[in-house]
Amino acid sequence: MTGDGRDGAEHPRRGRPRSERARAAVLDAAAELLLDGGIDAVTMEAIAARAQVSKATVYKWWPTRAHVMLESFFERSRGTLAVDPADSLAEALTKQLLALVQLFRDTCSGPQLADLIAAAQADPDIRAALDQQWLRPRREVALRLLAEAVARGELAPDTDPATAADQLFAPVYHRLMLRHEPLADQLAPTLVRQLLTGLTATR
Amino acid sequence: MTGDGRDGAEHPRRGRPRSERARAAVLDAAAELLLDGGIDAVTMEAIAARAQVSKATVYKWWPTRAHVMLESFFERSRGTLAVDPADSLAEALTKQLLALVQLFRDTCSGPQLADLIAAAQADPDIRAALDQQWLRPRREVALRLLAEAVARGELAPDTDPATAADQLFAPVYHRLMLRHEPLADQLAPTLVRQLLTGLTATR
Amino acid sequence: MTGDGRDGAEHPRRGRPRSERARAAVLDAAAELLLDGGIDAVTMEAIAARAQVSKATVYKWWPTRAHVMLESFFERSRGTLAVDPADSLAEALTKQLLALVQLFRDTCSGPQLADLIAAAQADPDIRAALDQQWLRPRREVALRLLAEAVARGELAPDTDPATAADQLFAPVYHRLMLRHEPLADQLAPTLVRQLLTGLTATR
Amino acid sequence: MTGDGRDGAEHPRRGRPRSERARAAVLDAAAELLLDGGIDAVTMEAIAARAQVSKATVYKWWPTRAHVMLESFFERSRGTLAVDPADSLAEALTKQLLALVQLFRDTCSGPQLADLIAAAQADPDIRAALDQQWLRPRREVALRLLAEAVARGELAPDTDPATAADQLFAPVYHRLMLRHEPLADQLAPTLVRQLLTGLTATR
DNA sequence: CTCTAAACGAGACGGTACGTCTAGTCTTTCA
DNA sequence: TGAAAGACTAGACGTACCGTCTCGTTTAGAG
Repeated sequence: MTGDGRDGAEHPRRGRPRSERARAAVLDAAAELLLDGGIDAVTMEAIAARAQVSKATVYKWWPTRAHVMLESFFERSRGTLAVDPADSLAEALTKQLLALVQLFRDTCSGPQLADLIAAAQADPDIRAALDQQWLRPRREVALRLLAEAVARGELAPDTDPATAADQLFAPVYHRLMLRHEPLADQLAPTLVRQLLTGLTATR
Repeated sequence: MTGDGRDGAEHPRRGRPRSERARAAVLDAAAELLLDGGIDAVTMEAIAARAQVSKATVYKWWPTRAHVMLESFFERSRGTLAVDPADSLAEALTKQLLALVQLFRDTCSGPQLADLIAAAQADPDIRAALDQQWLRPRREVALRLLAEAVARGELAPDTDPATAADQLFAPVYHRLMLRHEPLADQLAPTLVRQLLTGLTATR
Repeated sequence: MTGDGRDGAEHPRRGRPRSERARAAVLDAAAELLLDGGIDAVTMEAIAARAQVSKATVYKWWPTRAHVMLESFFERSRGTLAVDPADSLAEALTKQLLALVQLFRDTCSGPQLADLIAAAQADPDIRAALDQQWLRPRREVALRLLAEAVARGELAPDTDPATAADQLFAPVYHRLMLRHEPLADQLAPTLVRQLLTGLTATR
Repeated sequence: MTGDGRDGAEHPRRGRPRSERARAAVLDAAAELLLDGGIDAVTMEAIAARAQVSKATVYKWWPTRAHVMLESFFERSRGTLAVDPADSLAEALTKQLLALVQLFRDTCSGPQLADLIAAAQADPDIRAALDQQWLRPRREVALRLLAEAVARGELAPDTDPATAADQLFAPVYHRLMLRHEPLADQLAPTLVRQLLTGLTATR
């Protein structure tokens, strides 16, 4: 679906093999165009021209420009999801959030992802790809951490992990898309503290 | 900015007055097209055709299709922001959130807003209009409620109202845009309870 | 069909009127491209570029490049078919043939017509247009001259005018298309003399 | 030039021999495509697909699609040019013309040749091949017959054989290309009679 | 009632990108 | 080494929508 199709090389395959050079050039071109001129500059025409690749080749492997951007995005953000088992729940969640904040704020993955979420509004394929390949893996790490904490009695038994995960992560996406508040490092610990402790004052 | 320009009718104005029929037809056409065929169906060409209006007339009053959609959106969602002073903090927040959940889930304003946030990624005008005319008024209601609760000692003094507001509202927008979880009524009280009480188990 | 559609201006017409500049520029561009680079250089793309006209405008008025060439050809070769009634049959036929030889040999109408006849092999529209607007009017002049000569006893009563006309004119077209022999002025009187007198030696 | 290159098999040749199956399949495919869908359907792509042959193979042996059609045409129309020495001039010419009329009217060689003459307008290679391998041999038979008749005093000494040949043969090609008159058997004797006798009435 | 000004509909215009097609070339493996 | 498979560059195809423009028409208030 994302055009890589680099399946396990079952047979040596007949015919001329796919050009790795073309593939990489297209993905790079898409990322560069996005940074240079915004989403509207990322046209199939411009991608092909910048990558020195024929339009037909682009269309052969990626059905729409959004699919190019999807693969370009995943290529660049194969970030680690690893959790240090020595960390406390708060530490583990804070690390995940901080990594996300910094990825969105400091790399081209931020605008790329914002544009992909935008494109997902009109294209179910993109929504599905984002969900399966980006969102779900990250949510599942958080959901597992929260469920384990509930199981060992650290969190209240009536905790709704799905909602809790959104209360931690959605604000980061929200600020990426709307920019009503900055994406500061401090956001990560604050999100964790406020949700775990609660806002209600203790006397 | 949104093209209505129905300013205070200083003079009765010379010349033919603006056609209210045309204005309404354009806004309706935009909304209908969005529901019928998604954001990609909302082209200036299609709006003009469906509204039985000349393209020049559309361009005269709205610079881009996003501005048409903006005005169409605001026309339909002049929801109340009123807070009943008799309500507790939790009640007031829950009511606001529930209204938002139901607006997003049950009316055409949901997809409209999702598409506007998408369009905002490429158009600063739209981002600004959304911020000023939609997001900010709603945030300020919530921020005032939270600040007052801190002031009267109901909430912890180290509460960050901006982050707290995002922890309440961002999940709703997140589910609107990504659809990884449903927008259920139950979401509203859960968001409020978990944030105010905190997740940490009390022995 | 040929895109002129300059009907008798029944009503003053609504909307922006068709640009005569664009029409002329397209027809000129087509003729120039043909002379510069042959038929293969006459692409819709190149016509639009050379005429400084949008491709959509070209397609709006002419369905294929052959139709552009048709109109371009007719625009340039509204030659006279007039016959001087004082001329003898041989003189009249010779004048018509000589004009054709010189048109084919000395103007851009020669290659244009050759390409149009070529295009007619694949496109019935072009064949019909050529037949009605070019070939038939010229044939009818010759057929009338021949029929009148038969009627007044100048030509043999078993004369087949259709075949005779082809024996006069087809050689000119044949040399235009195949170039196995040159298109010399001398060809015109020779064709007339040989057909009228016959080749058979008189003792 | 036409890609057959089946030279006299001097040595047994090294390597895998050329596939006769591929050669025949390509020529057949070209002829079939022409009849099915007209000249525009005869693309290298379609020829290769229909012949179950790789595009590279087609390009290896024929430089353009016109060359494929040329060879396909010659393959099917190796008609005899033999002249019966017992025939009179008129009989010999009529037989040649009648064979041509029937070939054009009743076999697929008619449209094939029309398309080749069309293609010759844009491609000098095709023009040259047509001239040398088709047109010239046939013209030379006619020119020899005419020259011999002049030599033995049967035809007028001022006869121009080249023009006379065109007055006999060009009408047949003209009707093939333009279709303004049908290709009837009767055309052959009429052409000969009118040219040899002349149209002028004898008292 | 006429004049004037603005908004209106229709629709042609120069552009840009779309997604498809064919031409040819090139690089593999198979026979 | 030829054939087959198929990826590649190059560029024209015809379409859609963009935003602008030029018309003639309509609808008011001003004179």
